[in-house]
Amino acid sequence: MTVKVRMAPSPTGNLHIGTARTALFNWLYARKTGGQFIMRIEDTDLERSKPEFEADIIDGFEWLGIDWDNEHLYRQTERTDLYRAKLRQLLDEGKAFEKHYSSEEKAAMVREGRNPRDSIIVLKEPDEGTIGFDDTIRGHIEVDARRDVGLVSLAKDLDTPLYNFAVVVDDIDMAITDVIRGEDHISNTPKQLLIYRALGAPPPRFAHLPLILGPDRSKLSKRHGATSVSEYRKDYLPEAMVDFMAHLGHTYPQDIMTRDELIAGFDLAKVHKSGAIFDRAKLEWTNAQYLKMMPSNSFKELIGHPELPDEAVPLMTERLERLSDVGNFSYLWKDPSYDASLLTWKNDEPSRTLKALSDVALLADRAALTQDDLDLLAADHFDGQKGSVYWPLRIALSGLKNSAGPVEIASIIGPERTRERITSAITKLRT
RNA sequence: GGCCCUGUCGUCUAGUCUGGCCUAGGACACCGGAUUUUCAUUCCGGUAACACGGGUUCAAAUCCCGUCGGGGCUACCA
Repeated sequence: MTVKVRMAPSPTGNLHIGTARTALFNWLYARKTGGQFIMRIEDTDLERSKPEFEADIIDGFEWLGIDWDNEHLYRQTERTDLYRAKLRQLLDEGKAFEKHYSSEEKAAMVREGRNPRDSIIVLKEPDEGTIGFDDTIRGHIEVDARRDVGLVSLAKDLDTPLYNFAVVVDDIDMAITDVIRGEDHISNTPKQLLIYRALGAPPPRFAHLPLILGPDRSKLSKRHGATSVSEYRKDYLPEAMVDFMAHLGHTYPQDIMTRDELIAGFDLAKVHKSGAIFDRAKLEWTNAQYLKMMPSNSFKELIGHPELPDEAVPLMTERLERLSDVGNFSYLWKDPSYDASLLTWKNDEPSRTLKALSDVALLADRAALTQDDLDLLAADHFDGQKGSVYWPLRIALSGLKNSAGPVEIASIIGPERTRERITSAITKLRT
């Protein structure tokens, strides 16, 4: 039987890192096995579901390069006929019934700030016994059907199905073979198994992924900082994001791997059982690796400076971890502003700085600046102190204490702007 | 509280099923060094872990039992 998996996000928030990682594992599994990957929006919670969240989720998956095989996105709100029919069937067969609330129970709902209602459709409880399943990742899991599972709520009424029920009906209808989801769903599984049983359908295989954790080892959430994929887009490359997430809870032979390698090496047997902390430092390192590998044109396009020469690219990428820091290299396309006092190296006299800059200006008038010429200048007139020559030039060209080499910068911005910036530095020094 | 999942360096992990090759390997981070006009890159080197206690065995990170720790779930959310 060919594999068919699904991702079922609910549009009650932006695309969460944890959701993205679950989707990635499903996707990797489908691509590896030559199966299908289905995307289904679980919007049964009418009050919290929002179109803008759905848009953010779809957008995020596209950015990550996680594509699905169903042409039309499934939405549970568009499938209520199916749920109603199945609900009727269960009711008719006596496998489910309408539970009416007492006035005390309704009063309790009001106290808890919920909307009170008269009744709810629930599954008939099993008489006794255990209910279990073989988790692909964790092995056999079994609980007491009566004591531990509790009442299984199916729907608020015929037209408003609840999560556990809608999921099962859909997974049966779509012939899902493997349900790969977060560990937080383990306790839902017995409930869903009971629903499969009531509906007379064989359950799929289940695989529960370890959770992505915050630094304190609790489930990654807002209080740990940015949790939505959209917040990472300004800083990280999608390839880096995918590579990093694929390594959280899965063993791969290397840190940096292409998407095809990630697919080829994916194996549910290599998925771990315990949670993994989302380590920002490792993500940044991963991103830096991808930045260095990026083709020059793509990089220039990405940062919005296609006019830059190719040699400017490695100068930036070997110093960049977060994309949003690209502004640190604005001196490559914009004259810097800085304080004149910065121009003088260590304990040099300002007059020495002035002489250095003047001598370099003479050099720059004749030809493009080279390391050899500057070294020679330092050797002949500055006691071999390269800093006396290079430092003022660096500041003049970049305005920064830490920058790429002055000669490299000069080559990138060209002789004209180099001369202008040196002249401007000399002027600053004199006033 | 109850039920369930889980436990190797600070972090991601190899090794655990099939005990010996493990004086526990790699990567990130961190620290030190080399290169050097600054930063960075690169290259070398270093600190650092089998949660604990029993058992089984010639031999245990690996098998068994217990303890402790961490997490998830406990909705008329998903």
